[in-house]
Amino acid sequence: MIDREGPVPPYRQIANALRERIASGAIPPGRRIPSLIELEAEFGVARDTLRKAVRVLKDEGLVETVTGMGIYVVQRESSPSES
Amino acid sequence: MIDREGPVPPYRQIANALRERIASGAIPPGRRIPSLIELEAEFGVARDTLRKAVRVLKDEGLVETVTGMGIYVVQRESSPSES
DNA sequence: TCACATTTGTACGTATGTATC
DNA sequence: AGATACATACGTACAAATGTG
Repeated sequence: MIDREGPVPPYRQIANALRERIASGAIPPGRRIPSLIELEAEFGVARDTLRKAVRVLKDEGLVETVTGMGIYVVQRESSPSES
Repeated sequence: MIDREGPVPPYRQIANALRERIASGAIPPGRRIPSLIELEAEFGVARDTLRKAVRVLKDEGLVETVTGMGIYVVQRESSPSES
């Protein structure tokens, strides 16, 4: 799933993959993204790498992280707790 | 130098300290910031922590990192190599 | 061309703290 | 009290880019 030969670092590949899932509606707004532990198992990378990927999406405003809860796909201007 | 008791995490304290040096002119535009290794010795924190601090300043557009060179205080719209 | 040192970039593993359920 | 989950921090390792000799 992760191409470790190419020039694109894993954390960006994962960010792209997750962004695609969000854009395609596979993970709809307000829904939670798989936890870092689940993503760790899925992509076979360290949590720090996943956190970097999440950080990218966070900077893009696509997701919001809620401590103790998870990572949520943003709706528009509402927080995940409102759903 | 770093207060590990208070609520402000070290990487933010360092970001604040570096931002202050830039704002005060202690490190003028176009100049290089001490390398991560030097900062590591100065602040007594891990490089990962320093990276987070630098990341904050980078997001604020205050500095630019150049692989193999260093971290530079941005001028306005010019690159460090033009100095 | 080549080797080397320096510096940032990326990645992994681990541990602790904090918040939520 | 316990499980889950993100935030922060440390240590380590290797890769990539740059400059020098």
